[in-house]
Amino acid sequence: MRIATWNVNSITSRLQRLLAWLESTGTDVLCLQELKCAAEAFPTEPLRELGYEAAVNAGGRWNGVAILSRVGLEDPVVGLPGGPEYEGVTEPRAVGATCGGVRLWSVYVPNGREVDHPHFAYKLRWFAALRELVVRESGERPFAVLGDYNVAPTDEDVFDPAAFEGATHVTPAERRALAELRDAGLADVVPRPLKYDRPYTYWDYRQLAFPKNRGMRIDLVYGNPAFEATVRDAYVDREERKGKGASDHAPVVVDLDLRHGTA
DNA sequence: ATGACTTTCAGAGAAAGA
Repeated sequence: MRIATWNVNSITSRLQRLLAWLESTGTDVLCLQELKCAAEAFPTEPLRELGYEAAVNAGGRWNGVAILSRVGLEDPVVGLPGGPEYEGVTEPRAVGATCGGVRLWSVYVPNGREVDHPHFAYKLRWFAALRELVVRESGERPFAVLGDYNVAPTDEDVFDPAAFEGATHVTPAERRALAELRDAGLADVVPRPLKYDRPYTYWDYRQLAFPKNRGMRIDLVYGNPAFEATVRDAYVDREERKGKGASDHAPVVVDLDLRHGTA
């Protein structure tokens, strides 16, 4: 079974690329982030024509997540249980479902903006609620949280640590939040980069960041031991970052062999 | 060969992204 996570930066702008990518890669389950569409604008029909069901958490101009599946989609949960509000609003940043026997969550962790901004404290509260979810839901069956974590786990995961001094995405507090997910039993499934030495997943649109490979690894796959045991390969599909009309994030693809896992 | 921000809502340009 092939699963993936991709921040598409607007599903309506990316729809033709998305449909083509699903067909060319044969992906069975795709976790999406940054839909940037109203719930009623989600492209349910074209996806259904390709054979995908969808669990969607969308709410307008910003954020928005979904799980697409052509191997079944059961027990959907819309929203992060116990998740915090920002300025009185519960934003659409999480959706869960069981697909092909694997319990999955698609998450879009708050950006944080600046370390002294209220959005940063919100980001840490959001991670705390995510950890609680992991403690409750991760058991014996394969379980994974995929998405845009907006944190680079180590200095190796950014093109130049000096460029991020004082910035979000690299602070000890954010990295501690990832460590707490690992303490809760999840492991970072690090993908192959396909080119260059590091598996970046995001490159800024500006200043030739992609051709210069000035990237970050912030789209992550965190899985429990039963999930890890099924992983046969993982890579960043950087080809999808190329050309006109690309998202600023590339998909992270994970191939699972559910017959040979320990689950 | 990859390409110089992009997207949304709104109807200009701010906000958000990271």
